[in-house]
Amino acid sequence: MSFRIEKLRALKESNRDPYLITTAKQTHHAADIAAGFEELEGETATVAGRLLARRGMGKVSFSDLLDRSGSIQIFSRLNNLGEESYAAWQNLDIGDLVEVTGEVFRTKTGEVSIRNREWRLLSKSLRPLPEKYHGLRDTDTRYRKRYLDLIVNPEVRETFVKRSRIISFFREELNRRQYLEVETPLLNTIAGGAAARPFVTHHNALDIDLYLRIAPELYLKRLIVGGFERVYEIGRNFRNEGMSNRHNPEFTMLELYEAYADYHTMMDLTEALVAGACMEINGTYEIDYQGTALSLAPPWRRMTMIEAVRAYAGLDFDQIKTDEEAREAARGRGLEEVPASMTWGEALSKCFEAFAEEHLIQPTFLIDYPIEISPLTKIKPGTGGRLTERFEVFIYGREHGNAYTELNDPMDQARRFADQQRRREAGDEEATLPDNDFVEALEVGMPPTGGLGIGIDRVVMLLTNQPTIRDVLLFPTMKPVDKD
RNA sequence: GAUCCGCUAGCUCAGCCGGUAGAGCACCUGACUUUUAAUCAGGGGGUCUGGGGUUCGAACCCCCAGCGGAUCACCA
Repeated sequence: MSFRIEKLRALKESNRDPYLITTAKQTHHAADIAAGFEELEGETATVAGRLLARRGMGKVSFSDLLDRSGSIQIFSRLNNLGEESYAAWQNLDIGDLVEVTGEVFRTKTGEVSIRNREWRLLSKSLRPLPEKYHGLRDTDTRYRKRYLDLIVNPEVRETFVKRSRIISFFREELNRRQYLEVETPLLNTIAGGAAARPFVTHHNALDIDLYLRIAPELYLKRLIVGGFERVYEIGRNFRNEGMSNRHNPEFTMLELYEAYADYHTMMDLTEALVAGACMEINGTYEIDYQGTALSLAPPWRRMTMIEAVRAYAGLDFDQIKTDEEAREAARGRGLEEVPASMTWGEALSKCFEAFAEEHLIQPTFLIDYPIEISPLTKIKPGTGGRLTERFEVFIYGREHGNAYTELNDPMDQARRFADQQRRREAGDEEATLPDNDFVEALEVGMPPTGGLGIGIDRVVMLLTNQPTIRDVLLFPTMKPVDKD
């Protein structure tokens, strides 16, 4: 590093301070030149980017220049540049940012290259980059210094380009379907719409605590009451819970609501969005995720929670009638921690999580959830009020989305909130908080509505074959390092 | 929050039974006018994550702490 600072000092003293340069020219990008070589051969092109490698041979040298599209070889020759310019070129460091102009040609060995006729140093790199061959492996450094990871590991760049394309695809598809993109508050006075512990912050002027939202649900449904009919929001949710390879404290959700629709509509839409995004970036519905072959070709399997528990836990909740029978069955099957207060629906849900969830490898809509864990969902007719019209999408044993036929009965909603409040008082910190203004909105009248939430980070993991959520977040949450 | 594993040069990694620090890339010097992990010759570079302990002697053994990773729990 000291050599580089010395070089910078020399540049400044000779009036060639690279940091004074404000713009540069890019007539082409590396990938375009490679792709359009037939038409571009012999043409003059100007590229700009970072010097990544140099293979010097005395009076001739080869360098790789990286721009946003990829890298291209620069061929520099003493005869073409002259003594002074060539010597200065040889004096550059790996990592420096340069602009190069010259003809497009192919070298002896067939590498598409630019013959360096004229160049400028655009910015100096004072720190050495990680090794070119092995790249940067250390996960700690990769996440904390993502810029290095992006420079040195091309597959990381690709993943984040794909992430952007997936989100664009969702937007385009929803806009095409006449959905309106909206923004709702991140700072909430009541953290509602999901079962999770919130982050707390404080507003000084109002002198009140505010919560970072755990879900936009209750605001988006107010907009359905307001008459927008189709709304969506892509944004961050914050949940003050554990971290894992599938969990980051802030994560990105696509949440959408469609009036005059139900959860069947939402299943079709889920398939269209996720399978569509897969086709968009992978060109196929057949993917490999961490060694497992998955087919995202619609239609996906649809199975009720009761069916799943019957199939994978061997317990038939259609035949189990009372809470007591359900607890006995769950205990008999080996479920740990079955409190005496556990209800039929809780037992069903716990049995699903414990015995069935991990088996849902191929895309599956798991439908009809117990009412106790679905306080914002409409009851499914003919189930004695025990089940609701809710589904979650499972792929590779992981939840990727959650949808309901939305509860629009204000009286029922008030009762559900009251029930959640009792659970909270009984010690369930994650029970949904009551929101009386939301109930008032329902009293104004909400049309029958279908709603859907898709965990974008997990979809990106799936479609880009990344094993951990940190690999699809540019800056995952990290503990600070004490530098002293 | 629990358990296990890891942390050695800028990067990727060796380091045997506890005996005084290594390689490749990168960097510096030199050679080389078509290389692509260029090649060849020479050179510089370390608070072995931090603190404590055991020992004649610690990168290595023990304890505490930090950060990361995996699994589990909570959850999406």
